Amino acid sequence: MSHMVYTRLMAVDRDHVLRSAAALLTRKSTATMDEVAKAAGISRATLHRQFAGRDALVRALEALGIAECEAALEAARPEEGPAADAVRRLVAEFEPHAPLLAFLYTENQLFEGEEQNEGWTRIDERIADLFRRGQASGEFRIDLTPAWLTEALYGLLASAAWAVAEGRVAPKDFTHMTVELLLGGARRRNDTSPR
Amino acid sequence: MSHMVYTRLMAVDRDHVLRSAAALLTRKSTATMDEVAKAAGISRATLHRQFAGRDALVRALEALGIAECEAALEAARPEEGPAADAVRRLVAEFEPHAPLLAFLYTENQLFEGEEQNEGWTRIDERIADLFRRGQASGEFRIDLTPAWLTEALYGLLASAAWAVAEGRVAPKDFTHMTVELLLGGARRRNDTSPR
DNA sequence: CCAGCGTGAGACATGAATGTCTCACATGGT
DNA sequence: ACCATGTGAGACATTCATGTCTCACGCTGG
Repeated sequence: MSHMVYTRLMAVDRDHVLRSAAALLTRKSTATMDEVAKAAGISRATLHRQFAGRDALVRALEALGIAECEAALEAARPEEGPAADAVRRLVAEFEPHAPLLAFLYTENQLFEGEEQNEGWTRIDERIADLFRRGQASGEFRIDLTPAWLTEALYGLLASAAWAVAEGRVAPKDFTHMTVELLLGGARRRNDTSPR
Repeated sequence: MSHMVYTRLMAVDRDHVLRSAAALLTRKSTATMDEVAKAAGISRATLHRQFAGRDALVRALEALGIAECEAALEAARPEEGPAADAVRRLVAEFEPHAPLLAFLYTENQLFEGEEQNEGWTRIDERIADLFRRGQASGEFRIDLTPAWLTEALYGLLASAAWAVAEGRVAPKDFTHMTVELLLGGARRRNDTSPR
């Protein structure tokens, strides 16, 4: 059956193309279809066969980002244990996908008129729920809204991804810097809470 | 002397155009020169007379952003008093310029090959110095590098600007949300430090 | 061995944004 | 009233990314 083989090969290629595109577009968000193709090691024609156009490519990247975020959320088990630990797990799970998220985060500003993909709304909601849970349990302060904490999480992930990309932060410090600032802030703590 | 009048008028118009462009490009970073012109209430021809091209416009916006940041730094007196208070003043001074900064922050990712304007380096350094001072005085924790705290400040300002623009955060909460997260983090504090 | 299929390379048309230019109009100063 | 200057409107050529198409090559399976 050549059909099975066809499908499987296409899936592999498609994934590889998407990841190359994500890596490139994160660095240069205005990259040409031709550049994207070259970055993926294929011709513009083939790229265009798999993704009808630039728009379709970005949509596919968005879908990939949503899927990865949902997988990360699944793996982080945000409902389990202390909320602070859940946030740590979440950031750790998000870290590998931070460059793609950084790209999508800024690209989304560009979807102006249209309503954003409902996938993001679900993800936002789950993250906000985590912060809400932490507030309800008394772990987190209540003067910062869950929506803002969610937004700040995205912003810090993007900032960290760029800072790492430009060599201003060591890659190994990514998770620590992000999660500690998000949870603890810059001020020195007087208490001796663990970790 | 018509020459004096000419110069003064141009300066006023130029400033107005820049601010309109900043407002528009913050929302839609791919806006056309024609859209920019319409947003400023002038024709494309006049816009093109004041700024040689799109590139020159962005450069001018960058210069404006740098000037405003330096003015904000000046007004915030980052070397005076407790570092935490200085950070509060700094964020408060930055707030009005946050949309423009958000635009430039993402646009800078796009200056790929070229070295960034030295103005930013100076500003970065002054902000990093503030965090360094806070660490030296024992106010701030030392496991987060000044470079990262500076980067995070930009990221949070941009996130807050977008969150406000999309109605996810109330405008009046901008400063509080940003500065509190940056300084104090999400975790509830056990100590009773002021404010 | 050959038939089918995906691919790369390139030609080509299209559309959009840009940069340049001209001309008519209004305003402001002399 | 006259002249100069800045402006708006629009025509125009140019550039560039895009989308579409064709064709030859190489592989793989029958």
